[in-house]
Amino acid sequence: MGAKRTPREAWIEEGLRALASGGVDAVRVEALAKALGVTKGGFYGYFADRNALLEAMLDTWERESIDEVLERVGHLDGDPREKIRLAGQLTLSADRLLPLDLAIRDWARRDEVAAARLRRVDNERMALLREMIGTFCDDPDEIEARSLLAFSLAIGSHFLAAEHPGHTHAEVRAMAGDIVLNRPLAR
Amino acid sequence: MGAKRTPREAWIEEGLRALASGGVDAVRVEALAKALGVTKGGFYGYFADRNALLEAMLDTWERESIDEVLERVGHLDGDPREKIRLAGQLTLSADRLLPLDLAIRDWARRDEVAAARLRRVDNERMALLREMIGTFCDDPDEIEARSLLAFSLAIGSHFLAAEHPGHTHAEVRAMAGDIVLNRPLAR
DNA sequence: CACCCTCTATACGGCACCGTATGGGCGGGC
DNA sequence: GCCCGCCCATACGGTGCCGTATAGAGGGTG
Repeated sequence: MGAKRTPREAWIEEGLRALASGGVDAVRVEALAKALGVTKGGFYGYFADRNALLEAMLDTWERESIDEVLERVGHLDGDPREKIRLAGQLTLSADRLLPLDLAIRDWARRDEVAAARLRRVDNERMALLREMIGTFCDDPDEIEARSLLAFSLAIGSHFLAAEHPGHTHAEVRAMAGDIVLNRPLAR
Repeated sequence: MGAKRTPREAWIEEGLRALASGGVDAVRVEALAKALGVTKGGFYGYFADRNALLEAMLDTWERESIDEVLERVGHLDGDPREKIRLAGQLTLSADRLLPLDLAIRDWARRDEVAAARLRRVDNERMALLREMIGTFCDDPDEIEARSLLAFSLAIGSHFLAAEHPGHTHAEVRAMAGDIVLNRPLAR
């Protein structure tokens, strides 16, 4: 077997890069080839068509998003809130995964295949949030609501353009996270 | 002046429809023409190019999003929380404006022109949220954090795919909204 | 070293779209 | 009823992309 000059993984990598920076419509075979410094000649040896690449990209993203993060977080024995923050940072602060995540969310709004993958990943993350929040909160409904709030904050704040006079966006985000994850409600 | 068969507004309307359902990349002159039942012949009489249409679409959206909603909400004298809910429903539950809003948010991630418009609109909405929340909350930092939480929940929950065993998404959203807008924190 | 197998370059037909040019058609003003 | 101006259909060149076909280059393998 000859050495693979531009292995299958390179196409997926480059595809994910294009997806992250330009959305799913920016994932174009010829554009990826140019970015890789080759032509599309070898592409169709790995993938039946552009759609096959998109599915392979979803496969890779799902594996990276779920397995690696859960694996790294699961083996820790720290403060649950710290684990949540770590998980959030791994999935959403990583320069690589965050833009990818946001792009896939928009993609999923119009594509049922992408939506199904996102559903699996989000369910995993939501389960993690429930578990963590459940360690310091008893009411199941409140756990669910707080989990949704934490998740919405993590994702939604990247889709907002509003400014905060006197604060940075990160500061306000931190305060909001503090309310959701640390502050009990008055009864 | 001859009767306008396909007035400028019709192109903008159709453009916004395409944007809402397919993202900014789906706004294509020839596709809009087909949707309108004409050819693109008359388009370039109204707009210099596709970019001019996109800017006009942003103009229309900004006016509709800010003016109409604020006008309708501003003249009410009800419970502040009710006003927030009404404003949210007008902007985000409307079948017309919600998909448009989400599509523009994704667009703004990659286009500075769209981002500037979104910033203006979001700042208006954020100001509304601050004002409303300020009527039952004193700490300025908490007002800011709660406003961000409410906004993130309104937007972010539409980008999440997670499921809630035993509850509908709307139910959990309502519970989360209740926490942000109604429940004081323990001190 | 020669063979083979894999990846790559090149070329092709097809399609969708952009922006421009041009002529016809249809309604309103007189 | 005639003219005029706006709107639209049609056609064109150019570009970017898809998917296919074919042949060449280059490294592993015997």
